[in-house]
Amino acid sequence: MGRYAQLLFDLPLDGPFTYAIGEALIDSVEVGRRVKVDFRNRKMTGYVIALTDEVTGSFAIKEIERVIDKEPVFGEETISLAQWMAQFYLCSHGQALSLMIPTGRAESKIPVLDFADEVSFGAIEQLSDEQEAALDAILSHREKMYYLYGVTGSGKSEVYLRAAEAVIAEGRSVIYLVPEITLTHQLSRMVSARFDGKVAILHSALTPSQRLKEWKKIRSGEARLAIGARSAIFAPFSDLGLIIIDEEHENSYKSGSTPRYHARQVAQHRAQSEGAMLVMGSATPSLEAYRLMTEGEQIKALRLKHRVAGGVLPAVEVVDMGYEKHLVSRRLDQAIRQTLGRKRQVILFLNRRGFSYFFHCNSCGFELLCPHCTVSLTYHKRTSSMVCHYCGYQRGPVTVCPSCKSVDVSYSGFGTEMVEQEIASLYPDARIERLDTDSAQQKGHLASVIDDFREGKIDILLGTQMVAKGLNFPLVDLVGIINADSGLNIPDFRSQERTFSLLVQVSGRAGRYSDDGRVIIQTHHPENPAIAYALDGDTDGFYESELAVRRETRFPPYSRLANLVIRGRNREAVEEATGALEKHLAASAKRVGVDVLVASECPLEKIASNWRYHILLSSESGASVHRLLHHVLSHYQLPSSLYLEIDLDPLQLL
DNA sequence: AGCACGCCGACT
DNA sequence: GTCGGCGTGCTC
Repeated sequence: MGRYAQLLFDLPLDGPFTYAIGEALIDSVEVGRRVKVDFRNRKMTGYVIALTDEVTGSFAIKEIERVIDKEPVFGEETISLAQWMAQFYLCSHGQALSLMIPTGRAESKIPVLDFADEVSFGAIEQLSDEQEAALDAILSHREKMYYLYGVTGSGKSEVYLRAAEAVIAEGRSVIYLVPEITLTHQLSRMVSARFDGKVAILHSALTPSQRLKEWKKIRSGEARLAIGARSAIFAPFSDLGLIIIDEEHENSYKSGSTPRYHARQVAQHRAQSEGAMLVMGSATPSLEAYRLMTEGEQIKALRLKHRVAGGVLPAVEVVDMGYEKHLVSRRLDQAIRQTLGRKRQVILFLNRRGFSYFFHCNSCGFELLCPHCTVSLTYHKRTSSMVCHYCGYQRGPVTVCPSCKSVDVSYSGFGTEMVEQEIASLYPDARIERLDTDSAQQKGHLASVIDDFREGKIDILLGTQMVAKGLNFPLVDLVGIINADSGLNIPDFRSQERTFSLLVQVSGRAGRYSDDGRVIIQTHHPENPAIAYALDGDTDGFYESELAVRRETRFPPYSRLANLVIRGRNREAVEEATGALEKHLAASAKRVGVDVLVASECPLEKIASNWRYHILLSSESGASVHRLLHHVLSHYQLPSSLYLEIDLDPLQLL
């Protein structure tokens, strides 16, 4: 055995490809190591997934040029997990495998995170009765999946950590998934302190070689707990006992590029096949999880209704902006002044970054679109230019309508940058900072703003989603949501769910350690269910009403969707291929119980000069969707100038 | 995916 | 007459 190696590549090709092992490398090529080879005149990294003595077929076999790893970086379990992913998400085996393997090479000497000057987290927290009950339930191992469904501040993390300690004490390992932003600070410090050297931290800012080093700690068994964002679900433990998914509803658990996997689905698969427990949690579960908790036996719900620090939930108020003239309503203005007067802090939340206005002609209705995408250009004050957020196209601002030459033009909409300017003039004595993906570009800015805010050196923190997620600031009494409607205009069956979740999550930032928490939601649609239920703090009420809508309209979680996006430079070719693919799908769809809901241009029909069409499939059974897709894709070959992307259980349909 | 090969329009 | 556009096919 072993004169030939079967290799996979990070390419959308099914493979595997056979390469010969020269005399000199016969001892160093083995399953799980990466090698360098010539593949169609290109130097490529190949993953060795098998060794053979024979070759079948007739092609000119090339030799492996070099071996990258001194020891294997993946094993048989990873190969079969990738196999499962490839068939589940309809990507190649090599693409799936390459996700699971770090790209690093040289050994890194730089420590991953330096906690040398950290204060100790020695103080043992007393668990509340609710936390105690939840922990007992989890440690009873009676169920395979648990869900900590509890308000912000109810102490979910402490329960996760205790459960992790218990599982590690039994000699098994733990994966702890968190949404990207939280990771950097509080939690990873606490976890490192508590689990000492047995932790691997898979941080987005790691260099490839640092990542490889952490990976090796996991494979060798030196690390017993791996904490990280989405891709940490692939942590190669051989004795996995527990997977924790914090903030389960977060969209960042789903990958935005092929293969578009969801860490929760991969977690369910791993937990099942490796006999591990799965513990998830959130104050606002995804509707998928909520349904499984309430309608079936699949997930055991563990409720946490009280805040551990004792603070009561904040008082939530809604302001109807239909009666207001300014960006900041009279009520919010008054609340900000009161809060600042008491030397407490304010968070202002806005769902749109930049100083973004959209150009609009009042004479002919002309809107300024990107020439490469069907998207409005937004005005950025700092660069004094009109920018496309999809492809980066830029042009100078306009003062005259390019279409009818009218000077009766205006810009509408607003972003964080503009609100910042307004706030600064309203509260000249307040110390104000802005936090969004633009301002977080500068390295260290994010961390320093967060630290300064926590220490009370900033009075008003203004930001986008970033400020809504998992950050705890003890001195915040007031949260103001500048425009709760921004997510509601998006034509998407999840817009209610997203808006509700966001409002509840942002509200949770107020008054975590006091009884004076106050939340003010500014909206033009106070009667909208997402806003009305958030106002009442009636989470179950929202879920029940939204589930009823989904059941009625047969949308997830009462159906499974697949979105196929066909794209290419030539519009006619894309349109024609979409029609042909639809015909193939429709031919078998009925028989297996799948509906073709849509086959048309995408809502954003052109991005970066690529025309985009999509076909949306729906079925009550996920297995049917799979069966149909596998069948049709093996019988229909798309013209090779076009590209097909498959999104299973899509989160958005743009 | 990437890249080479192959067939039709405007250019020194 | 060529340079180069992108549609097509293949990769051990």
